Amino acid sequence: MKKGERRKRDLLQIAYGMFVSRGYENTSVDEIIEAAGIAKGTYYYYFQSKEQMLEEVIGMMLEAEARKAEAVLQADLSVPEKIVGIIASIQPEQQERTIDEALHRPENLLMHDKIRKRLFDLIVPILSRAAEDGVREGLFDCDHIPERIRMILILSSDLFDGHNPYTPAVIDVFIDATEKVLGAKPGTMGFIHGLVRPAQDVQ
Amino acid sequence: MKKGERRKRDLLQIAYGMFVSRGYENTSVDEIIEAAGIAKGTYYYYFQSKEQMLEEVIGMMLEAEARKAEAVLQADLSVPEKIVGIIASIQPEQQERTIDEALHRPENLLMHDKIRKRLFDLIVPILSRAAEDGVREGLFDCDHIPERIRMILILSSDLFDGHNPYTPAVIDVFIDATEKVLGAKPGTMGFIHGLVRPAQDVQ
DNA sequence: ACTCCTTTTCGACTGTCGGTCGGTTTTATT
DNA sequence: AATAAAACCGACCGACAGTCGAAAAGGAGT
Repeated sequence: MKKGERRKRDLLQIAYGMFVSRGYENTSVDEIIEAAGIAKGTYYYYFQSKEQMLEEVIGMMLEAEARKAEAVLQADLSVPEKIVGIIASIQPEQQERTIDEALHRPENLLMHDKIRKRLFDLIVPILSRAAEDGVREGLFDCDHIPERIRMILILSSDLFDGHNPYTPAVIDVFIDATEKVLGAKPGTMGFIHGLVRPAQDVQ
Repeated sequence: MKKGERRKRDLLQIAYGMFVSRGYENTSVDEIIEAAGIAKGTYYYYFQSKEQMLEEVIGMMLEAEARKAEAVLQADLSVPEKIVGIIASIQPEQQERTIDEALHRPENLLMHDKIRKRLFDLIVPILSRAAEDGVREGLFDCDHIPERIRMILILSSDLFDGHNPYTPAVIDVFIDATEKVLGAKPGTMGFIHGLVRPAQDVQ
């Protein structure tokens, strides 16, 4: 009863590492089972397919993301800070740069897309709660909050996805759009400037 | 000199049809060469790889898109109508529903993504020209036009991508966001309501 | 210890796919 | 007719996801 659970968890852990470092498409089942020291049949005893395994790996990752987001929500921060903090928490982080790079390599589109979709469904309600607080406090003035939050998420994930380096103009416009979409006073989101990594380390 | 050109064009045409109807990943090189009545070696005489062929197929598609967009730009329409017209022209069209459905099937992520990226780079400058006219006419009031146009494109392609049916609230918010991002007076883009297919044919 | 059943493990095998290669035929050139 | 270049051929290859029948391993009951 216990043996199986543990093996499955180990396999997911191993696969997670390999997917993230070498990419999903570039990691073969053969490589996974070799790293795990098991036979092909054993792998397919635990997973119906490679893609189904990916779903479970993603599920693991999202749990961690949700925990981080909830933590930010409970923290002692202003509403705009909470919102930006949560968005930042799901963006590529400095220490996880390799993960993010792997995620945006073309051969990882499937994984990236799956994560994105599920992450949005997870994060939109959380962020919406924060935004509703903002409306109550008079900081924001808008209806259809989840839809607006979703748009901001779409923009941030697309603009800051790591392979098209964002210019100061992009950041300015993003801040402006965020404020206007939420019906905030100009400057409310200006503090983003200080968070964003300074320009792009041109070279 | 002519023979090769023609064959290559035929192959691209055949592949285009198959990629669009059955998906890129689901179309094997063997199927393409069988449909074309040629041998494997001949195929690889014309294309370095299956993916490189996809690039060329996409190039073909984009030429058509660019022509459509330019036509709208020259048409006798108001600036907002031009902008919306161009955006609509690159969205799934009623008669091409199958194409769009194919494009959004998960197995076509690669194709979809490549098209999207290249389409944006193609369309942003065209739309920006229209938007600049709008600023000159006093309809819009904003800086960083290409960046703003790009955001609107990102939103429209994500919100109206065919598999998450858009609700009236989404449309309202999109119109609102578009007006605000471009610095237009409320109502300027309201006519979009009349263009969007009525709600979602629920069933 | 022995049977019986379930859970877990094994690895050879299959079918598909993208891509290669050496060689042949066609076409244009002189 | 000779020759070079362009176009074409299909058997073959390695990589890959996934299958399957059978063999261990692990109890539970006797």
